[in-house]
Amino acid sequence: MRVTTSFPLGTLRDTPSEAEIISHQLLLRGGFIRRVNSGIYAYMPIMLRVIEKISSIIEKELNNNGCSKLLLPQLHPSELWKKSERWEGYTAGEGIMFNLKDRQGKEFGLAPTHEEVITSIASEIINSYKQLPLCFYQIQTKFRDEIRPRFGLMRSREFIMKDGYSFHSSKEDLSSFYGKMEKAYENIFKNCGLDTVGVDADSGSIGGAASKEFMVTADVGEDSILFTESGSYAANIEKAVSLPSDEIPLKKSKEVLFETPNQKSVIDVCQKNNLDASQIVKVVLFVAKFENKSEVPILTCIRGDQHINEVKLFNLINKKYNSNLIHLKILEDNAIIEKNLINFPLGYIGPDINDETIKNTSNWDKSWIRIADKSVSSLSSFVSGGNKINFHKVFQRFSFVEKNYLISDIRNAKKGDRISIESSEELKEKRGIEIGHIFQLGQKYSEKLNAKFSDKDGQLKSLWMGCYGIGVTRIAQAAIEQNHDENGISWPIQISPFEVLIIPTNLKDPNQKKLTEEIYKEFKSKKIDILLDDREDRAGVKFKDADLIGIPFQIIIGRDSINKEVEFLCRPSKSKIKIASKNLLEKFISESKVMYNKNS
RNA sequence: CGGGGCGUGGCGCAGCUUGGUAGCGCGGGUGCUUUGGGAGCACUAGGUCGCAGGUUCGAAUCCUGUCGCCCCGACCA
Repeated sequence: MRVTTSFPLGTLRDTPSEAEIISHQLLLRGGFIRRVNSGIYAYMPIMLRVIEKISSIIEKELNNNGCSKLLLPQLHPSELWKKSERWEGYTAGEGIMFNLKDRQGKEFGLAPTHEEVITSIASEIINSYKQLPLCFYQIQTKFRDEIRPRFGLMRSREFIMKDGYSFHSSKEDLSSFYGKMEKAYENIFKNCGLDTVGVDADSGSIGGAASKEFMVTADVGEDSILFTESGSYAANIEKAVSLPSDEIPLKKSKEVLFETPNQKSVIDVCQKNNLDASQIVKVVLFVAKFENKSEVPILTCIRGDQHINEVKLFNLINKKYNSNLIHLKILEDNAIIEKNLINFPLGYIGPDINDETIKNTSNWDKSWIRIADKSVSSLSSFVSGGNKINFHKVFQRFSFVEKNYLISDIRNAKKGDRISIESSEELKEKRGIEIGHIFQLGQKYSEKLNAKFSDKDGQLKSLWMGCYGIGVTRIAQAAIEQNHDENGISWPIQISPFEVLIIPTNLKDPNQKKLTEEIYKEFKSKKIDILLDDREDRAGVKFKDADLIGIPFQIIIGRDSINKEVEFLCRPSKSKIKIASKNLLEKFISESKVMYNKNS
């Protein structure tokens, strides 16, 4: 490809002000993407080449694992999503799905994911266990109406994703296939030249049993990962389980109310009364909204030095109820409190608050759902709210079980926690960018969409399913986050838009021009991915652009071309050698081979 | 959803407080010079200052509304 005739670069000298993180800035400055709207980007030719390289790495690995590529529609009829009971949650509830009506008034959604469509199709073509297992995948644009799109392609409203769905005749077969996919994912990310870690993850609204996320570690990552140094444990904070630190025993023996004027927070109460946060039971209130429109008040208790994990809480409540939980919101709005509750001193609530606090006129359920974190159930005495404004209370031998509390793990694990009673290993924390996620869905979707097959015993059974996603455009940006320097991007060669860039420093010199053409032709004839910067610009301009767009090898053609000599530069190591042009191709082949092998 | 900020040529910004009809750097075009790390000189094109009202003789500037975008928060009784 030639820059002047077929491959315009479109680099920017100044960083557009909208970009905050380095990978986003470099994507814009390098002319890889152009913003069309909030969270909506055009992928320019140079970006598309990166996307295509990542895609083909994925395809190769998945095809080797017996998966078949197809392409599904992006416009989904609402009925399909109503069958899986996700329509309400994805539109009115979370609102993540763009939805629209056609001229007949029929409702559609723009697909954020494809479980419904693929399951309904699979059920039509799969009749017998003899056809299983099967795995279909596609690489396609997904749509998600994110609350706050940000960081360029990291969280955009339109993005390219590889999504795959597997079908099995048994739980065991699903589980073994899932293991194979885990391995395939590790290969894919390694083949993209990325450092990733696999972590246990929450399966979220997709649902299902086991789930694992693949993370590129980076300070700008939106997820927190907790792990042990030895690698024995790694999990997303949403999912991570640990032992909280030991509490400091409370030395008070009388059950008394005491005054705590204007001390609404744990910190205030501790500071003014010489208490430790672990001696306090914090009461946090939520309102749960269900798909059947019912609203239920939730009362949760947790040790004062710990934090509620809303994902765990959400999943727990969801499991307990027949109707789907759509939304869980912290109760802090005074208008809502006044409308639904009576005599309710927010900030001074104790675990013994009774159900009479819920007004008869409220449309809420008339009793609190009480959930206590394991961290409080063992406390023999503690301080909590006195159910009276400006008062807290010392509790003695309070029984959460007797008060109808469900005791469960609803706590955020945090760094420094021990992972188990047997182990002294402590959790460390890092930020991560999620680039892949695999799930064992089980029969959740096949049951709802009536996707059955005949098993060996002649019985109709629901298909077992797995689902596997990779953020293709996100990989591209995460790769930059992991591979850049002060001059620009330094692509891993596997996903670089080109393998090598030729930079003639002065095309008016006939010697240079001739040599440039010779080398370009030679490389092209060997099917090497090569870009020729044939602009009649000054050398400095081309050097700057070359470093910015990050192609791993540069061939610099300059004054020495009279002696048939050029310079060969390696972008990541910045090493530069002078070499006779007749040896150049051989040198490139051996050096690029080293680079491919090093990265994968 | 809450809070903050910003909309002025392709990009980065100034001008707004104190109204007088738009400017700087980069980029684009042409010419000459230059030619190994974002060149110099000269000439040149390009903006109804987000949009809609209002105040005024006069609005980028003041007022009202509206739209859009960016950033932060979602740590908590």
